[in-house]
Amino acid sequence: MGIEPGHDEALSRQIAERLKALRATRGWSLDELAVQSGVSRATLSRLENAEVSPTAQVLGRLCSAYGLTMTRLMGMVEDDFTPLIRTRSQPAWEDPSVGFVRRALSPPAAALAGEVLECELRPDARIEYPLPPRPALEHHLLLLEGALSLTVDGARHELVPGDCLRYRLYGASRFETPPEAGARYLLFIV
Amino acid sequence: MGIEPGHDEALSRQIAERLKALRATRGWSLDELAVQSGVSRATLSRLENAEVSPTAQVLGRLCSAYGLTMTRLMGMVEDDFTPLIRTRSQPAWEDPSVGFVRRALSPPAAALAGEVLECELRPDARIEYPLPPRPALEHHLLLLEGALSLTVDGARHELVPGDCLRYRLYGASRFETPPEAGARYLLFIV
DNA sequence: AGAGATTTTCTCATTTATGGGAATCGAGCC
DNA sequence: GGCTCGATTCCCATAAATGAGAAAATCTCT
Repeated sequence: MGIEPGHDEALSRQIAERLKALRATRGWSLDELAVQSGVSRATLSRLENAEVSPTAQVLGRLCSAYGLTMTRLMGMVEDDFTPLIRTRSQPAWEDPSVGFVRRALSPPAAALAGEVLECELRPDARIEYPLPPRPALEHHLLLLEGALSLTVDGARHELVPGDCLRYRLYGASRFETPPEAGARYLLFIV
Repeated sequence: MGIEPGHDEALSRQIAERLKALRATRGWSLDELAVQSGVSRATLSRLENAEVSPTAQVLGRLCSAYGLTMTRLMGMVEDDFTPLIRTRSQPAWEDPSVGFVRRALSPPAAALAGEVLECELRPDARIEYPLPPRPALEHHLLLLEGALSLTVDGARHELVPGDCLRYRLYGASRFETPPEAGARYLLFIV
């Protein structure tokens, strides 16, 4: 079980349609997109016709060309957005190894530019991100509780509750909490 | 532009780590996951070691096995990112006549698309906006405390703390609080 | 209609991912 | 040490995705 035949094709078809729509919106030709993304015309044609299943690699490149995060692309593929997200239905996930919990208060949706996350970090935690999913991603981070130290492009910032940090992400970043306090914060992403 | 070397590998590595963590969390062996997902042990091994880039098809099957949407998986992979500066010299604004206070947690800036407001509304208040400042303005409203009733384009929504309402403003909107409770909420505007 | 240019699809060779099975590694146990 | 059992990785054949260029389809003028 767990294997559901027919889903594969459905997924491919949905991805295909979405990619086609994305390109149509920008008015790009396959050739232009090929140059922008580094993926060949032929492949693009086959992807948009659901003749093959794209690798994560080429999906990543396409997202980069379209200025999308993979999350958002998948959101476009999978969901039609519901305006009201109730507390209990907000998807959460946890990474116990680093003491990290995040909930999507306002999950990505095709029609929306922004999304909202609530994150919790335990004391003495450290998370590192080598690169943003797409350059110039805009963040507004509001620290609700605890203490948080952020390093972005080499600049380090110590936050206390109530502080709101805005920035555009181009390079590496690091999240750290001191030994004596964790952190709970809201993240608005555009 | 658009093509950024190093992103491919970074993506693969992040997917690999996430898949590894997911399997570890459930305590499954490669064999078990292979049965659940319909993807071979060998492939699973290579994916978790970032030796190859998975097709959307196998990612779909893995998500199915883990009970995740692709969106969720990508959210896990891309996580959030890092921050940069700014703090809390948050200009406040008050309108006593309707019992309304708003503070700009993240004030508008030329380089940024979004802004963050914290608003407080006293009980039994009613505010009406005939038209948005600009059409298709995107709002993500997170109710922190109290109760709030919102009418957007004729659709009315009753919010309780923790709820998040997203919408694009084209027409009129109305904010109302019940007689017995005010409201405190965050507003993310794009 | 027709000629020319653009966009898309198709063909074929190459690269890459995938599956099955054998080999390797690791932890317990006698 | 040697043995067994489980899990993971390696090897090789197959299937699938990708790229470069040719063919086909589509569009735009006159």
